[in-house]
Amino acid sequence: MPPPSRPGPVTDDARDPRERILLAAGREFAERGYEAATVRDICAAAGANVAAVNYYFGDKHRLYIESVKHAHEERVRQVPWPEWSPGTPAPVRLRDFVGSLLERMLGNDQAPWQVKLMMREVLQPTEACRELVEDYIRPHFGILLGILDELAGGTLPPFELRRVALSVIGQCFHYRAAGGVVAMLVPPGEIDAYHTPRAIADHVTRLTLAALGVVEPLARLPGPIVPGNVS
Amino acid sequence: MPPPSRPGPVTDDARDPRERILLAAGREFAERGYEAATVRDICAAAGANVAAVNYYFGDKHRLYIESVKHAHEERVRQVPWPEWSPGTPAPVRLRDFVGSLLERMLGNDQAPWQVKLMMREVLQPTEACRELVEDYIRPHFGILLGILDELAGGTLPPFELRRVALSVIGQCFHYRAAGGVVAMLVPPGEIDAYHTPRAIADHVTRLTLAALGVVEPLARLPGPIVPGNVS
DNA sequence: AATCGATTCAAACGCCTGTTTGAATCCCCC
DNA sequence: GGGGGATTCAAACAGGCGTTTGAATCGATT
Repeated sequence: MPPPSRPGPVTDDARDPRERILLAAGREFAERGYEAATVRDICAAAGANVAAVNYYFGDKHRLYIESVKHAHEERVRQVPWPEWSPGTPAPVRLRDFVGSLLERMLGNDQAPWQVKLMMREVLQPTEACRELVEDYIRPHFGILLGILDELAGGTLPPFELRRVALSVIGQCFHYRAAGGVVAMLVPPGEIDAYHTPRAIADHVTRLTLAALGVVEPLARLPGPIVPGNVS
Repeated sequence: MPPPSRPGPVTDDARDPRERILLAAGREFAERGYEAATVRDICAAAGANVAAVNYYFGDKHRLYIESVKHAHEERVRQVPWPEWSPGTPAPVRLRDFVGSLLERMLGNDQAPWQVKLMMREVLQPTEACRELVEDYIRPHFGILLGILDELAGGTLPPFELRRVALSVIGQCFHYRAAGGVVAMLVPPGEIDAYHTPRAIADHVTRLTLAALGVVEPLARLPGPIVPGNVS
């Protein structure tokens, strides 16, 4: 009579009710948010009875946690991180990293619901977030730090490396989180021409490499380069 | 009997019930989101009767729209944008702009609820968002474009200027929107030392100026600067 | 003091929410 | 082929939601 806590790796068949509910819940939570999504709608979309949620997951909140985990696992499977052969130059690895990050965030054509769901967690962390950070975000943050350290020739202190890494991620993140506003700000048509995932990846990579002095600056200026601070 | 549509500029006294509700609603919507915030809680916080919302604003949704507008107007009043005397150099203006943006987003010590509310609109645009963009974001986006154009000496095409501007904003935006994750990623204590609004402003400004070739790169590298592309 | 519209209030109205129930049904195993 | 746990189901539950109501109260005007 009591629900099974976790019946191990269930059949990958989508006809498994638990899996179907998990999928429908992810979509619904991603689109509407935790509060606005209703158990009834989720179950209707999954073709299951309302009681199924409480039977398989206990309550709505635990269903949410499970669906976040499920979504992030699935998304990693969909778009795996790049792997490089030993001799790959750091600039190429940076470009691959940024491209992969953007492709995962923006999708090939439109945003997958898994990303929307994870984005909600990042923007307003709940208890599902810390796990997400430790398992998923921190390792890849470390990879980025390694690339940047090599690009800087080991001349930057760790705290500044982290700031540069956050700058790189921030530029990508912005397009996903504030994409609606970006679309309002730039002229119509420019998005498809100059703000595609590929184009943004090239831009972010080039800007970062230029800032580090690996490639020449974006602008060729008449005046001399000043060495000191601004103020 | 029917509620007054908008009784003009009401008394600035906070004892005005309409103003009190608007304030309490902003706080509640910012903290919990539209769905989770309840009319009852808002009215309790405002010291008003539940019926007051419908009396003054018609329904919950229109109260939300009004509270978003109200919040953004108040926030602009709190932290006005910098104004520069005619001769101010572009690098200084960039630093001021970024600093002002970050201060407005992150607050002096903690995030004001007005920003949280506007952030919700940006992340998941509703009808209140377009107005926000046109009245508030686009003009300042234009100012940033002007600064960057001057820094680049007019050598960058408009679409690339916009991308650089979005990179600048993205780096700042990231700290507000994903601040919770940033705090988990960097070692404890580093936030207070190297990720304060001032420190981030310096970092973003320096990185941008370096990328444009206005100041020297962040890292002094042994190897030569390659001119070409990465791929 | 009487009047009348504007405002406030307690109470109630439907409706929808997450959750529970207990019986019906399925499906595997002995 | 029947026993029995696992699963499904329709129905109902209690509680909270946004909103409405109609009377009470206020406050300025005549």
